[in-house]
Amino acid sequence: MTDYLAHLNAEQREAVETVDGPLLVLAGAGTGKTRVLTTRFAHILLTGRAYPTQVLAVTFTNKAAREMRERVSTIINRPAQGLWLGTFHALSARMLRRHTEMVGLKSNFTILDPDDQLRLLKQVMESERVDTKRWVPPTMMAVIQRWKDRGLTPSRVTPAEDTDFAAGRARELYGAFQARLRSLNAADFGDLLLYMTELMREQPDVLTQYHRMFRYILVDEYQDTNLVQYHWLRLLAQAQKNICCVGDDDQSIYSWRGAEVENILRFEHDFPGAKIIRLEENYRSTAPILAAASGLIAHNDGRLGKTLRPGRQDASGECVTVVALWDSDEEAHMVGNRVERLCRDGEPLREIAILVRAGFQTRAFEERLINLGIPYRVIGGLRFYERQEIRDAIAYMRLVVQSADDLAFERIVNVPRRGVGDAALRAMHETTRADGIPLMEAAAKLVANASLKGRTREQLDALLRGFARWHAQLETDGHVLTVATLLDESGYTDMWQRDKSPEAPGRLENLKELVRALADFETLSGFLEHVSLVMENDEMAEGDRVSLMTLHAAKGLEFDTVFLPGWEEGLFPNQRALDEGGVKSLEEERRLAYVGLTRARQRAIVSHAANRRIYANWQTSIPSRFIDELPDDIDRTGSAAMARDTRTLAPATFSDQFPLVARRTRAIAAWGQPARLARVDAIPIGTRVFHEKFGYGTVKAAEEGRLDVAFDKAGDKRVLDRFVEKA
DNA sequence: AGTGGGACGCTTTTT
DNA sequence: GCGTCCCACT
Repeated sequence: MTDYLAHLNAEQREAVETVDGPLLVLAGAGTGKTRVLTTRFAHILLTGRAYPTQVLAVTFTNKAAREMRERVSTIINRPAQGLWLGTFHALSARMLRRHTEMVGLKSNFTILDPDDQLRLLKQVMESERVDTKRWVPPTMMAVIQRWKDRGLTPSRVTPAEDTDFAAGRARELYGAFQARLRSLNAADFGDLLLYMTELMREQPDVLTQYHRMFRYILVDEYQDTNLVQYHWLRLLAQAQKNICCVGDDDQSIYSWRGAEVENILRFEHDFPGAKIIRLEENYRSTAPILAAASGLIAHNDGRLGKTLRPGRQDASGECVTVVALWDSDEEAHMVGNRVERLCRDGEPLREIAILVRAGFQTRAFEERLINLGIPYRVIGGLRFYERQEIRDAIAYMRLVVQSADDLAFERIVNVPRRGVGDAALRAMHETTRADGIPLMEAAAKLVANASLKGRTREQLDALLRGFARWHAQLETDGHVLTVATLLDESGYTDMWQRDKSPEAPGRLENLKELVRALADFETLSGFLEHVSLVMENDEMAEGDRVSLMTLHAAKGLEFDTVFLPGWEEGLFPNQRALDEGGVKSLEEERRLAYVGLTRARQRAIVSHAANRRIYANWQTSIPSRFIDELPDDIDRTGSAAMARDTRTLAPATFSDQFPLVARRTRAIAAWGQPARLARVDAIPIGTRVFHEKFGYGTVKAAEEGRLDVAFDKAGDKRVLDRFVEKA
């Protein structure tokens, strides 16, 4: 029978077959948690316990949701359609659309992205006469978000919860912000969960409706849930109690954005008699990597206690390596060289990852990889839907669907330039306030009564007529053609065509891609909903490239080879985290290190540098305490060599001797790179060169490894000589 | 209305 | 060291 159960181990199988009643699966890294979840889902369907629409499956990311959908449909051998499978936010939005009037919204409400959200809050703060210099909107936003994470509506925030932010007016501002969101018929991400949870709490019949709907609930990455998500789940599960949560307390790395590991402990309390199954057999990494990871995480207190056992047949393998370097440049060299060697030995680049603590660290490696001609991708940079041109285009679309979208109007009213400046905008806002009409109508009024003059008036008039036209066209020609027309007629594509900057062609290409993506949706509103909920990160796709990303972004991924640079006190564990959260944060940093190590299948290379350039100046640091915490069977040959080197060459205290450090750095760099120095002289003035970022240009001056180049497209720039090649 | 220069500040981030 | 933001200049 049931051959989908055949390739599970005993624990996994138990987790799949324990279908009724509350179940908590504590799944260590690489122990097959996704397999358990998907097989369990399929098992519920195949044994006829529920129809596909009666299972609620929740993930944190769209990617995880997509993977789960694919794997479930593979097992049940048909397309998995009509499932309630998605992220907390997507599922909540879908539910909320059915009850909008109960929370004071219309069914076509807009979901704001973080950018609009912040702009709106800033406006609210300004109109409430808060000094936004002294009290910066992002901080206020964070306060509000933490409240929303905890399921606190403005009326539920008690005076005791108020912070001293904005002179004790934070609650009041939160209330004003929520009111403003409602008046714009908009919700932010936090609201999707907050409103839905509030509804289920306050409206028993709504809750009952969902109790009848969902027989089984599955939750992925349970350690990442925040309080409002926890309440959301508990409300939905309290009737049938068939809830299965899968998580790993050792991989909880998102407490700073409201996740509460305590939810795992609370689970047993709230669902008495809950069964707990531990998955400890790791099929991903070699024994030495597991030993290193386990040894490290053992330094954390208050764990639920899991020990990873090697489950692989070929579990013996290379030691985890620790390499000590003089400075960050040397570290980048070391990583680059090793990547090159691995590549020569036939390791695919897609199986190599460089995982850093903070985004700014990627740059050094990027430069090195460019220099070596090794293809790479940075994961988690700007996402497609966060790009300026895409956001502008989306603002236009939002206005075609809903002309009352003031935030969208503000964004594009002067993009491209239409002579609408501060004065004109202020006039519109006044009319908006006085007449209680949206900005677009206010603009129409000011055009009609000739309050606006000259070219501004003409161009604005053209824009408004445009919107009327496109709105009508949507009915007749469909959304794809309408958007294409809109982008042309509004002058938007033209704006980029006339733009001479090197990014412009890429932006036009992105716009084309956007129009292409539209075709995958039946309606424009459907597309817009998708866009706001699925800020897709498609850099993961295609190409044999080295991956560069933060440790946070690496969770859930795995690679043969993992480089873990920058293990220094202050950087990792991060000083700011330590300052803010003390021991709790230290433990979270340690879990981050654990996540990093457990991404590796075959080999992990940890490194640290004695000197690092952070922003403008050099900083000296000592190796991370996490290195000391690794168990003994680690290859530290690099460290020993470095210790000797440091003793003989470094000054007793080099923190305040920048010149000396700098000289030494150059010496090492030169020693490691003789070919590079030779090339400095090989680029005379007048040479045609090519630069990865700026394209072709002519050298105008050269000194000390730097070139002044007049680029054809990017203009005059000063660049490092090693980033150009002769054209 | 649009631009250019100086001040600032800088961990992680999904939806 | 670099990008962002705001203000002052044109």
